[in-house]
Formats: sequence, structure tokens, C-alpha cells
Amino acid sequence: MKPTIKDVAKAANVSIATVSRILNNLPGYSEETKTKVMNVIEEMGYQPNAIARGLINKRTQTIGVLFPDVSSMFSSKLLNGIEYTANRLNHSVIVCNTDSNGKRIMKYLQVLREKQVDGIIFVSGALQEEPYRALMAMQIPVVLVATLPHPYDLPYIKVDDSKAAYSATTFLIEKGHRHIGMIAGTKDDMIAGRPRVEGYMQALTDYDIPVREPYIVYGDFGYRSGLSGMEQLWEQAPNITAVFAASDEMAVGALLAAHKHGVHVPDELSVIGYDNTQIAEMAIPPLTTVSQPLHEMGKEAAQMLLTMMEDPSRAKNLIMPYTVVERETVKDIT
Amino acid sequence: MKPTIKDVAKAANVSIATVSRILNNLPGYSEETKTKVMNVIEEMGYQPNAIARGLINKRTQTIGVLFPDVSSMFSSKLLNGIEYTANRLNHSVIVCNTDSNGKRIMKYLQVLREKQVDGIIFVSGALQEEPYRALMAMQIPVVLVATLPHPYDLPYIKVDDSKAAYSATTFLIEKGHRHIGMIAGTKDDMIAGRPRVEGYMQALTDYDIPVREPYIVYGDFGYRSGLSGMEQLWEQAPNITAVFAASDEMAVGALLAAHKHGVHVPDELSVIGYDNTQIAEMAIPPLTTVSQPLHEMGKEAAQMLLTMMEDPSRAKNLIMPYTVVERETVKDIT
DNA sequence: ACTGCTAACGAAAACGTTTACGTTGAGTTT
DNA sequence: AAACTCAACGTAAACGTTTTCGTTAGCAGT
Repeated sequence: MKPTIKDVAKAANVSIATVSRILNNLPGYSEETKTKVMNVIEEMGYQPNAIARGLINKRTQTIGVLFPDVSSMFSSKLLNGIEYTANRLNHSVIVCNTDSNGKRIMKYLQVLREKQVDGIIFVSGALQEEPYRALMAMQIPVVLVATLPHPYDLPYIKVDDSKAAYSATTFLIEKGHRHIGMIAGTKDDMIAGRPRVEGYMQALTDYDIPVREPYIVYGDFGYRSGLSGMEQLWEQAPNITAVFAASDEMAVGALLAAHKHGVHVPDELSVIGYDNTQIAEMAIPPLTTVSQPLHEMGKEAAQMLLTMMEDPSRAKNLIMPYTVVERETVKDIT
Repeated sequence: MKPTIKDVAKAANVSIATVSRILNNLPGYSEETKTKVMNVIEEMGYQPNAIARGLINKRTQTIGVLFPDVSSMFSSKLLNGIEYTANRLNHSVIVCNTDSNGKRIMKYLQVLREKQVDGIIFVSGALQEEPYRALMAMQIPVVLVATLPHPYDLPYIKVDDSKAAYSATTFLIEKGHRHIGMIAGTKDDMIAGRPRVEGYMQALTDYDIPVREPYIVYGDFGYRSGLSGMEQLWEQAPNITAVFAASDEMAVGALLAAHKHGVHVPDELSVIGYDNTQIAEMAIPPLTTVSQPLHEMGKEAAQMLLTMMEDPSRAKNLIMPYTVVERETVKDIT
């Protein structure tokens, strides 16, 4: 059996209270007994039991993170950032893959509650009422990442999707494009769907370019839907000279569609993506895209969560900066 | 304060033992009291405290997973599989990003030990002596994924890298290629490095093709090293007609190098990758590659770990099947 | 010599469960 | 009617910590 604090105390001829004091370096013991105890600990290979500690402290030094899809590049970058600061500040992270499935979300929330996590990060995806109530019942800090609390009030960290889409479209316009299509995300997605097409439309109207229905097609952010979206776009609007895709994956799908149809990017078609995931860099040709600082957002989310544990009033929203990173898929045709 | 089992017991006029029995459905109560207690639980919104439970059960229903880089596509696919079955079997997973850094690995192992995790999955990366000892001291199941225990004896799950590389090379040979270069991984990586070049060399010799030094260059599995590796290859061996890259990322790097130099894939150069990550599908043109069933491997790893918890003697090694998935980057030149 | 103070500890309660064991009462057997 | 059985509970110990209160001894101050 692994040695407990009791074993250490016995072996060192002190009380468990003293051992505890030494471990948490509280005052109340002589230098002499400290070294004696430390030696015993070393010899026995004692390590404290965080479970017992958590039971009494009511702190588990653990946070839970809910993702719709852990294996997406988007999520994994975020996770990386979250894990980084969580670890730096002595917390572990439990990952949950919700599949955006309400039932699973509720199950995970129950598990996290039972496991007494100290906080929860909820990534991307609208927050329904039921999970919201569950979250509230847990009475622990929550922060949303890349999504909005919508009817509720919870701290969130995201970029301004509408503005970012506006910038992406403007980027295209300023390169001389006038016939600009859009491969949008899920149509009724109030977070990453609508705002991006709104930004796109706003940019067009601000530059006195009419926005046309057939110039917009809807996908699901995935690669395949980018491919089919592009083909649909050509049917509906054959004269487009540039396209803004609401995700890198869809942009790469568009790239492939172009490749298949023998249209050269960027000479015959300019493409701009959204996310700046790893594939953007690795696409052929390298994809111009708007960059969300995912790693940073993860770090900030964890940081925010942990400071909220100390002082809940320090919760606040963070609008993160985006940038459009220019690579090789949009051509200046002015 | 959140209600405890004690509150429930009091409100229902029974002892905590009875409540506990009902919750864990053990025998020893009437149907009548059960419904009474269940009603109280419902009303109070009681949820058991897994920490207290873990303290006495010595089971936390939690496993730890160590990755060199959580955000790589390789890791995130695995994580997805691991999380899937872990969750299915009522376990949570704590992720750890080691950066392949010995110090961090040891720190994580200590944390996982203190948190009393029920098992550990160690992903990809050689297992040094110090972590091995720490793992042994924890006395819990461990399984390795995509790596070998080497001097030690631990259950592992991986594909046969050498054979897979052999097949990839053979695939090229049977398409008529004779001048085949290789962009290998880290030179002294005994897991994903050497075995793959050995498979490559074996295939060549089996087909009476001489293996030449300058036909092999070394990278670090990353995208950039694929790009530079390809250029180096052209310098050293301008007449190669095909190249086998030890990772998809490097293969895509090679693709970009080809694109930059105006050499057409697959007409002028055939490329085959390794991993079948998402980028393989999304590359332009879509990349022919050897597929490791990462998601399956994750699932199997979790499954194995959990069965080992019940019966440690059921540990065994799993060699997973690979397949070469043919897409559009290799040309038949027979 | 007595009081008062402090450093250095120890005893024990508490955290929220599970579980071994004991108790009760009604029903069954002899 | 006494003895026995069994279902339906309750009591209390245990898990490994932290933390609140003591308690003790030494020493300064008067």
C-alpha cells in the first residue's frame, strides 16, 4: 500500500498535523523536525492524496472543458492554450467531447459536477437553457469561448465575427474585386454563421456593391461542404472573381473544387478563409485567411476562469484581435 | 450549500446508509422508501460527491493521457478515440501536454498520482527510465500508444511502422517507380524514425533496387521540414520520380515545394505520405498516404486500459492494421 | 515565585461517502 | 410458544487530508 500521511507521521514520531503543516508550509514547527520529516517523506516516497485533500478543501484543482469536437484543429489549438495556463497555475483539465449533443452535454455537466471541478470552459456552440441552468446550479465560474451567452449573462472570449468578416470582405474589395461570393457556415448558427455573412454584406453595401442572393451559399464549416459550396456558387454566380469562406476547411474545399475544374487560384479566382488553422499554411497555394488567436484565446480563457475562482467579480468579456494574414490565394486585380 | 447525502437522509427520515444503498442499488430497502428517497433527491437536486466516493472506493473513474503535443492532428484524433470509449465506460480523461519534456512528464506523473487516476495512456515518444520508474511506482495500468516500451515491458498499441513503410514503398515500386526518395522523420527516433526508413530500404532491396544515401533526407515530421527536405532531395537526387514522406505534414510540404518549383504532382513527381490525417484528404491534389487508424487506436487504448483495471493479466499488445489509401498524388508510370 | 507569552507541537473534528456489522420486528418453523 | 429466519433498516468506522483547539514547556517580566 502506498504510504499515507499517517505512516509518515508515525515513522517520524510526530503527529499528522505537523506533517501537514510542513507540507503546506504553515508555521508551527522547528527547522529540526522539518528536515527529519522531509527525510522520512523522501525515504517512503510519500505523495499526498489530492482526493482526500479535495474533500476537505472543496477545491480539486481541476477544470472541465466542453468541446463540440476535440479533434478539430480549431478545438485542439484552443485546448492547447487552455491546458498550458491551467497547468502553469497548477490545475488539470478534463476534456469532454459533446458532439453538440444536448444529452451528452447534460451528462458531462453532471459528471463534472460530481467530480467537483473548480470551473468550466464552454467552447463554441450556442448555450441552451437546460445546460445553462445546470451550470448555474453548480455555482462555479464558467467562461465561454468563441461563442456568446446570448440571452444569459456569462463572461465570454471571442473575436468579433462580424467585424472580422467585414475586414475579410474589405480586403477582397480593396484588391479590386467586385463580384465576391461567400461560402457561409451553418445558416442558423447565431455565433459563427449569421454574424459572418452580416459582416460580408455590410462591407459590400459600404462600398456600394449590391449584395445578391445567389452569391451566398451555406455549408457546415466542413471541408466537403466547401467543395460542394464552391460548385454551387459557380452555377449560381459564374462571374464571381473572389470568394470568402467562413472557415479554412471550406476554403480549402473551394481550393480543391477550383483545382478540379482547372481554374487557377489566385489568377482566376481569389479565395480567403477564416480561422488560420494549420491547414491554411499548408494549403496549396498557402491560404490567405483571417486569423483568430486560438492559442491565446485558450490561455486567456483559462486565466480568466482561474482568476474568477479567487474573485468572481473580476469576470469580464474579452474581444480578441483578429488579423488577416496574407498568403497566396488572393490576387490584386486593380 | 449543495445538499449532501446527509441532508437527503434527514429530509427523508432514513439513515445515510439507506440512501447510499438506494443510490448504488444494493439490496436492503423497500420499494416504498426507495420512492420516498428518490423524491427527496429530486426535490433537493442532490448529486453525489465523486471526491468523497473516490476517497473510500480508491477509484476515481479518471484516466490521464500524456501527449507530446495535444494540438497536432495526430494527437487530437487519438484523444478523440480515447475520450470516446472512456466516456462510454464512465471515465473522465485528463489531458497532459508534455512537449516531450522530461521535467514536464515527471511533473504530470506526480499530479496524476496525487489525483489518484485509475490508469495512464502514454502517447508517442520514447519512454525514459525515470518516467518508467514513476509509472511503476503508481501501481496502476499503463498502455503505450504509437510507441514501444523498449527495454521495458508494457502493453502497447501501434502499427508496424516498418511494414507500413515497406508497403508504401512497394506501392510506389509497383506503379513503376525506380528512383524513389524518402523524406524521413527524426533520424534517431527509434519509434517512428528508423523503422520507417528500414521498411523503405527493405522494399527497395527486395525489388533489386539499390538504396542510395542521397535519396534519403531527414526532417522532423513537420510541414516545414518537408518543404526543405524536398528541395534538398532535388539537389542530391534530381532524377527521382517519386518520394515517400514519413508523415503527411512533410508530404504536404513536399507538395508545396513541387508547386513552387512548377513541377506537377503526380505527373512529374509522385508523393506518398504517412498518417492519413485530415490534411491528406484536403491537400491539393488529395494525398495518397498510409493510414493509421488513429481513432480506433485511441478507442482500443482506452478499452485496454479499462479492462486492465479489472484484470491486469489481460494486458496485451495490439498491432493495428494499416492501409494505403490511394488518392491522387501517385502516378502509374509502368 | 508567580504571571504571561510564545513556539512547538498533539488530539480530534470535519469533509461526504461506502460498508461491515448490529438491531428490530414480523413471519415461519417446530 | 419458543426458536429461527430474513427483510429492512440504523450505527459507526473508515478513507486521507486540513484545521481548530488545546496543551506543554521554556523563558521574560515583575
